[in-house]
Amino acid sequence: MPEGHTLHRLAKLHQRRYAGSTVRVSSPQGKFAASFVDGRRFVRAEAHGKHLFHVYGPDTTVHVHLGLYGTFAEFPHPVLEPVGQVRMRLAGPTHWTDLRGPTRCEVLTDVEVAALRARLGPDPLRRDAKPEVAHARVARSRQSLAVLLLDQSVLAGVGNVYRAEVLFRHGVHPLVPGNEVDRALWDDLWLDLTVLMRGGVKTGRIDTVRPEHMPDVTGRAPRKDRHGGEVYVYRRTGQPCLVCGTPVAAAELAGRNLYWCPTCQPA
DNA sequence: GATCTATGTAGAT
DNA sequence: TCTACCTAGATCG
Repeated sequence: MPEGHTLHRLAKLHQRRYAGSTVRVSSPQGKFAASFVDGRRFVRAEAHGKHLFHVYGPDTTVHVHLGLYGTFAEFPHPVLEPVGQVRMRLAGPTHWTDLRGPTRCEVLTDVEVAALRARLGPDPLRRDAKPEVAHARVARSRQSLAVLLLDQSVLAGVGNVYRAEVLFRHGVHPLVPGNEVDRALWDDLWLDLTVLMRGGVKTGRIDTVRPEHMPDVTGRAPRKDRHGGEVYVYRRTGQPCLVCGTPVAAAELAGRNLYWCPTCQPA
């Protein structure tokens, strides 16, 4: 479920729950070296793209990447017996949280954290992000914009849902080559991503449909997709476009599903 | 209950 | 380009 907004939302939550407190950290499953941080003071939590960092002190940062499956679940005290495979359990003064199924959960030194972050492009959800850095990469690439938007070294945090939706909202065909994307279009896409993703951090869902295009949801079951919100094209293959009625198209590109409206996003 | 699918990435080929 | 990772909700029967 995680695109960048999920990780920023988790970082805010963990900051509120655990920052400044001494925490108990364990790995009921045994696959994480929890003893490096157990009993230490949780200094702060932050996110960059889809990466989450729990900072405990110099050269002691827990790096988490959820991958496709990873999830955090949080509960108020009392702490219960672990059920199933729990990679990391973190318990603070009022709440505890279990991490399951992440791609990464590891303790890194400051040099390792810096190296990891050096591989990431600017993140629309971070104040320090410079969109022109991402545009410089895009503008000199012949790869499609669809591929570039998912490349975390170009920009960090966009996933398959935001990719499909931001291209739709700007009427851009997914296969436009990067070197045909001028600065004005890039800035429009970037600004829209900051708005959409900040909304995602607030609500925990991905909502991209403008009010005037919102379908009549009365009498209809709530969306079952895990992103939870209303979207224009993501996973709406064959359903009518909310703007023009054309069936939404889908194709596989570089191993990921791509969705677009052939009419609203002409080649 | 079994099967399918996925908002992701690294590493092998 | 392919596969492994290995969770959980939706869908099928």
